[in-house]
Amino acid sequence: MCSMQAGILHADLDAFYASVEQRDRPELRGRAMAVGGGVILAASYEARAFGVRTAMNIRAARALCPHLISVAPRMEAYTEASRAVFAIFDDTTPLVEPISVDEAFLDVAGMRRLAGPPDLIAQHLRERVAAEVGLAISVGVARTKFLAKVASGVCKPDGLLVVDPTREMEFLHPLPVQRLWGVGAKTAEKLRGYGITTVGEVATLEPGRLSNLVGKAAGGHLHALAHNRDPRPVVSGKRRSSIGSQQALGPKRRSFADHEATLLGLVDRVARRLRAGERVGRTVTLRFRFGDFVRDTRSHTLAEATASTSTFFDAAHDLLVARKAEIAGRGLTLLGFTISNLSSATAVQLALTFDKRDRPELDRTLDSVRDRFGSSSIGRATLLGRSTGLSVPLLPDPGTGSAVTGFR
DNA sequence: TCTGGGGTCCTAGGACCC
DNA sequence: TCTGGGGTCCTAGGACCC
Repeated sequence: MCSMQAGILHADLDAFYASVEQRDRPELRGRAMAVGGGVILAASYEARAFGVRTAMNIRAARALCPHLISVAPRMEAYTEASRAVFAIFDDTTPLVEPISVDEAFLDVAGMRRLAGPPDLIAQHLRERVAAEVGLAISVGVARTKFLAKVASGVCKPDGLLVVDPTREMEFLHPLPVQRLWGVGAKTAEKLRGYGITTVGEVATLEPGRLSNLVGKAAGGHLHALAHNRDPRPVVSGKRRSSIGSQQALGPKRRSFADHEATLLGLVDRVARRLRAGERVGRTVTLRFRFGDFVRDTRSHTLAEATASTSTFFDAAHDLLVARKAEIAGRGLTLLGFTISNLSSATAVQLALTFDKRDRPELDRTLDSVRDRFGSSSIGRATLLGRSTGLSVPLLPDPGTGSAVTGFR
């Protein structure tokens, strides 16, 4: 078997929230409808035909589509549907990389003997999701993650598109630049200024020139994607790296005490989710959006990771108080709280410092650590600087979770 | 299009360390 | 005492995605 095989699937549920509502409420089927209160979270394809889009305010949406039906979101129903679909993904291949609630990459290259070629696996996946969960899912199949994602986007809704590895450029190059991952409104506008509107045109640019236009990393990235160079593997078992919550406050002026109460609610929500996931975090970020809709952030990193509501609140409150006068002057229309720098709640970091001549003592110490926490506990050992010491972060048994400090 | 809520990744300067 | 190279962490901000 040659290596030029299309073995990566990108599976993406169509108009996810809206489709769940149409599934559960037959009277909504075939109708222009949307999920959301003040703002559209998801629009059915019937509504999209009128120009209704995600993030559009409901009044603007009604101006485009007067008979639009809007329904309140039911997050539990979407979470449940997502779980059911991911169970089918996991049943399809062990290599599943979630991207969001409604999409994932699946590597099925190694499943040929068991389950057949990728296009057949993709078709079975679509049939199972339709039959068992009652939702339409589009699947792109290609040799790289990037191209699989482009393919699923192009074949929506309820489509299946396999990109033949011998005809990749034929497929890719006529597409608009916005299809490239990382090209949004700003970058597309910038490129348009230089007469570049298609992926093919990006591909002909020198990498150096592209980097001058959009920045070093983005330039290299775009150049690679335009040539379908995307070596990233499908990685399962990834964990979230930040958790946050935010609240829009509307145009009404509020007292500082109101903002403090809002903050407490946000911190409590995030800290609960953190504890439920058995995780701790160190960096507290406050997100502001002022009366003029200008956004800003302030962050603070704690000395130690925690999941304590009061510790988070104290740190976040300091950041809020520091901007009290500014908030009073400009008004605040959104407050957000995010905790990042996450680690497992049971992780223990143990720093060992040894004289480089005393290797036997180091080995004895590592043995005792293995005895106490198990051989899988030592995650990584790195030489520091000019071989002056060793730093050994470890993960003990999830059961013990005890912190070991001052070990020497 | 008068503006949600959840995330990710990258850049760049400064502090600090060896 | 001065200077340089190499590295990490922190903070702020920008762009992007679903």
